[in-house]
Amino acid sequence: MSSTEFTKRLLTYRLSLLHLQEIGLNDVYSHLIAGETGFSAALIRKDFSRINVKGKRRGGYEIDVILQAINNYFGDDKVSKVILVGMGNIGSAIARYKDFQNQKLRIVAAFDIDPAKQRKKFSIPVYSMGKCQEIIYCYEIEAGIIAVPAFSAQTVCDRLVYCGIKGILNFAPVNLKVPEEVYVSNVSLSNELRHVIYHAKQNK
Amino acid sequence: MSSTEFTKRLLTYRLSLLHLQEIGLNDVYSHLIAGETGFSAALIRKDFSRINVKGKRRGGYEIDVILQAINNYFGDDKVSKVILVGMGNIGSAIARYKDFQNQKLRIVAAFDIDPAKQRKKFSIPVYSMGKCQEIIYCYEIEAGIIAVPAFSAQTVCDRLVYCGIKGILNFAPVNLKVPEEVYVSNVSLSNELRHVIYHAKQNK
DNA sequence: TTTATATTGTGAATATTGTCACAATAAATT
DNA sequence: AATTTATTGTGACAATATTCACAATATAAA
Repeated sequence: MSSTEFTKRLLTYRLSLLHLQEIGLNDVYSHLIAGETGFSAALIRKDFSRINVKGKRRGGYEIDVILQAINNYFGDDKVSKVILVGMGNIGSAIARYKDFQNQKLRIVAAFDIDPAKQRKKFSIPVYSMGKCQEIIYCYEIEAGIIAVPAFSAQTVCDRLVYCGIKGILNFAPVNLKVPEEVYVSNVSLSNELRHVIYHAKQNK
Repeated sequence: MSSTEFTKRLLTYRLSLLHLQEIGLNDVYSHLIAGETGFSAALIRKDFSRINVKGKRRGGYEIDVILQAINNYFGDDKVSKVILVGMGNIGSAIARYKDFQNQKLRIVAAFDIDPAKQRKKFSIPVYSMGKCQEIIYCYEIEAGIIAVPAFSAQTVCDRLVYCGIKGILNFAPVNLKVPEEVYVSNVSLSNELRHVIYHAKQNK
């Protein structure tokens, strides 16, 4: 199993490389990416080597080649389809999030227990949880986003797992419990913020 | 400098412990927390030892004591004050986010270039960026949240840093560049989701 | 009271991750 | 063409993080 840090670094590189490409660059040196991302140049070269990206000695790397290899590592140029559960405060913001479209990430359906939410016009259809299994099967969904209140998050999670979901991005402030074969990423906004505040205090 | 993983684990423990406390427990064993969080029992004990939490041999740990020590590590029972820049899609969801209040995290002011946003009624005041320095000084703010579009994120960031902010939680899909003494946590929703999808595919 | 059992706390062993240093080499310069 | 220079690619090394194993010890049971 490849380390989570490595995978995250690849996504960080990608973000920087897309930016550099946008401002007109075609090639980069490991030191430049180091400056952009904060990782060391040697580590970056090792990472590139790991995904079989070859540079030219003294010539640097072609941005296109790296981006291609990173996309390849993540297994797709295809659009990835996910579902979203919970169209409250956070959920509806995620539903409207623009960057997903650029990134070939598509939320194909959302779910909410509130019938009013189901009638309301969002850019994606909102169903009751009853439809969840059907949709997951039809669209062959592998990953879901949970944005429901803390008290119902585990129940929703269990249901998604039962329907065959293998990856969950969880915004509820709860540590979800799942079987081993399911991957959960808990994004606790409070924890992230606490973490930042902690470091801010250290650096004063 | 203490590792970021260690700090994150502490916050994960806290989330689980609060939950366990809510369902009526007073004491816990390291193995129980292991089951809740997915970290190994030995690691948990080492972590507790590191923040000077003592258990009773064969008796487990008192939840209260652990929580107190974790709060203490993060340096506060006081309310932590932060600012928020950008009241668009993501920004306004963050402004409304309930969990911050429970967690003694308070967004004291928000900023947006759009005058319409400034007039609109949110539960927190929304100012133009012009007010930013003044507010940061008055409230002695150390950390800020950036939720502006990618193209303006670095500019906003530079301004916050200039005003003395030492910690930034960034939701814009950009790797922000900051001086060494400033801590940035980049939360890219797209990257988080990609990461989950990647693991979901692995686990199929 | 004695024995069995479960749990903490931690030093030692192991595994993982990242850095360093430099040979290989391509490009640029003289 | 020869020399200098800048960069990659990677093996050896260092640092860090995690697990293992078990002594210490408190509780429960017999």
